[in-house]
Amino acid sequence: MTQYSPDLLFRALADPTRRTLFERLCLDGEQTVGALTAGAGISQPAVSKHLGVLKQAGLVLDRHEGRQTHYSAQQRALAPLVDWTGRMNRFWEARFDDLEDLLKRMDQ
Amino acid sequence: MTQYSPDLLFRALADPTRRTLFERLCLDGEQTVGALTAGAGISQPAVSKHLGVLKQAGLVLDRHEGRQTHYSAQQRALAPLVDWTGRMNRFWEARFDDLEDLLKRMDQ
DNA sequence: CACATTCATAACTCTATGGTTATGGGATGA
DNA sequence: TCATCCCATAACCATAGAGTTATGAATGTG
Repeated sequence: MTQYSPDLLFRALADPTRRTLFERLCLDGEQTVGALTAGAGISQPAVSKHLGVLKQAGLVLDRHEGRQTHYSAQQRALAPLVDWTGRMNRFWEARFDDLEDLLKRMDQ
Repeated sequence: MTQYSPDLLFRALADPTRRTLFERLCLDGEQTVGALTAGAGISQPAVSKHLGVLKQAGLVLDRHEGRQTHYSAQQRALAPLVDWTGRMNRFWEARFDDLEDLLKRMDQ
């Protein structure tokens, strides 16, 4: 059962290794665990665990084909993160707008 | 010396307590450590440490006034985070465009 | 069937970190 | 001056988590 909270997303993406894995999947598309392990600089079980965390956060999908597992990025999962940053900036804009309004009213 | 890497940002925002502090500063504006401690559910030193991490990531600014320190959100610091998510989505769009091109060419 | 390959899980270690209490330093007020 | 207040730092503890090796389950291959 995958959740899609900002908390899980931030925590999943906080680790640089995991972020790199996710980036590779975004840039180069679907890949097997073996391919991801090559060049990751860590053991295969470590990669599997990271992929598990990413999957739990909804950031990747896995597809089983024979004895290998293909992982792919689920970029839509970034939506809550974009929303969150948007909310934080909206308030900045809102306060900026308020300031503008204030200045306009003072100008009259 | 504050840095503005995505890594520091993700790590700083991965902790829910820190994220809540940052949100409060975004929503309610500048506040003292005492005000932030009230309602945080943790001790004052813990809040100070969190604020230190946020400051290190460039997410907040501090202003000393008498014996109290006022913290405020620096929303601009979220830019690298927005860029990063944008890059991840751009590649999705790019591949989507490629697919569209392919379909158009197949249609001819 | 026997063996190899691919991945996931288990069990464990070690470090990073989020929390605490104790303390100190600078500013304020009596 | 002396006591108080606000905050930061130090020292410490406990847990989370990122890595490891060992192993097993499932699949492919001789």
